[in-house]
Amino acid sequence: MTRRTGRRPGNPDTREAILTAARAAFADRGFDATTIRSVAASAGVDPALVHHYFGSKDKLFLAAMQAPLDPGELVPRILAGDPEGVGERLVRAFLGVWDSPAGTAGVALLRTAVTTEWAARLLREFLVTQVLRRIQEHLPGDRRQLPLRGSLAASQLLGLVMMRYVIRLEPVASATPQALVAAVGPTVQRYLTGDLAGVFDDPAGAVAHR
Amino acid sequence: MTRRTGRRPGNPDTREAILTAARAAFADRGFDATTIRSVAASAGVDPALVHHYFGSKDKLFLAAMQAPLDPGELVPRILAGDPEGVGERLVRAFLGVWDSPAGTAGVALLRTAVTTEWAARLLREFLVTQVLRRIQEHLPGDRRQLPLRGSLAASQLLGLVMMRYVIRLEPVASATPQALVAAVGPTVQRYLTGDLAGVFDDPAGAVAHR
DNA sequence: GTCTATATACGGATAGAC
DNA sequence: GTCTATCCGTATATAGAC
Repeated sequence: MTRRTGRRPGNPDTREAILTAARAAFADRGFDATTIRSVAASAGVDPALVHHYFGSKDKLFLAAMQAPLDPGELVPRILAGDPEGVGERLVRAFLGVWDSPAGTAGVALLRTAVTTEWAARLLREFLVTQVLRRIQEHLPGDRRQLPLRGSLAASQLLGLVMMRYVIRLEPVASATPQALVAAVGPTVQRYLTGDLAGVFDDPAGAVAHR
Repeated sequence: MTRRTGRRPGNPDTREAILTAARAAFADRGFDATTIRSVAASAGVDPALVHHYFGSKDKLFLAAMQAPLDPGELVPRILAGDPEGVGERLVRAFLGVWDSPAGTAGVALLRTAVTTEWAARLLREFLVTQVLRRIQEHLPGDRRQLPLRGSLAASQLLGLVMMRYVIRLEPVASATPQALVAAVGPTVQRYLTGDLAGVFDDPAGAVAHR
């Protein structure tokens, strides 16, 4: 934003246009099926310009993910306050996020992570360090249970995203946020703070071994 | 299996070897990233043979999905009996299926459906006509609620599969089936037969419009 | 800073020999 | 039935002119 000395990194508008087009394309078709040519065409620039700005397709992808994917203090704000309302607040905020530019980046990362290992690692690390860890810090209860509780909640939320934004199966794909909050909120609430009878009292330790 | 008159369709063993290799490859990397050359190499045959047997890459994919993906009367058997145990029985059977050849085909279809529209349609139709519809026929309660109830249950199960077999996020990825049944069973139970307060009593109809 | 031309590589599909 | 050789399209990436 602020002017700096040294070499101009090219027209900022052009750069931003490319990033937006790339984000949309990656979200739509995933990494592999997205061609730099199509991104360039969609942004109204020459394909060579994309290389000029970002160097490679991988770097373009990472740049497109960078800005929007930053939960920052959103998660803590959701978790603070009445512990009994965490589930519904989380689902509501979650649905809101997925309808923003961050959601576009999220779909892109998800679509890519399913087929590409380095993207899967990126998604895992994002979930663990940016989301689950923050949740863990703000929840009461046995510390040792939190990883499983967190990933159970994540599994439900991930399934919701898959149904609504990726596979698009009705009627979940078109349900109102209120209906989904009422339906899924209690599930997330139970996973995070509720009574999970029979899950943790396994003889050899339910979490280990498969 | 049984001998038939007419043209021999080639060595059955070779054909089956190709299908198995293809299923594994598609499950591992999805449709696009899987090359016919690699499938052939993995099956120990010439790439041209694959074309000879299956005609095209698409037809190879469909052939690899055909056999294993057939819920048949598995679903009805799960749903029959005590309605209060449906959730746990469903999750238990579900986890069992995903560790079989059918599971390999399932992962392949899922990985592909995320990026390729015709595969997404295939997955949707499979879920609706082969799974959800059968569930609908064997459940009590308001008929009009069943589509949403079914797709909510599907969202949780899909999320579980994503976590365990695709993204592989711990500790869900390595949790024991028992622990997952205890954790997720009640969720599915509630979606299918439980009290979903606030979900269906929406003024304009919670299912429509978004 | 922007675009043309091209190097390089890969994968699906086919023709045809054996 | 099986394999060799190859056509053809497409995509990333780079070199270099303007």
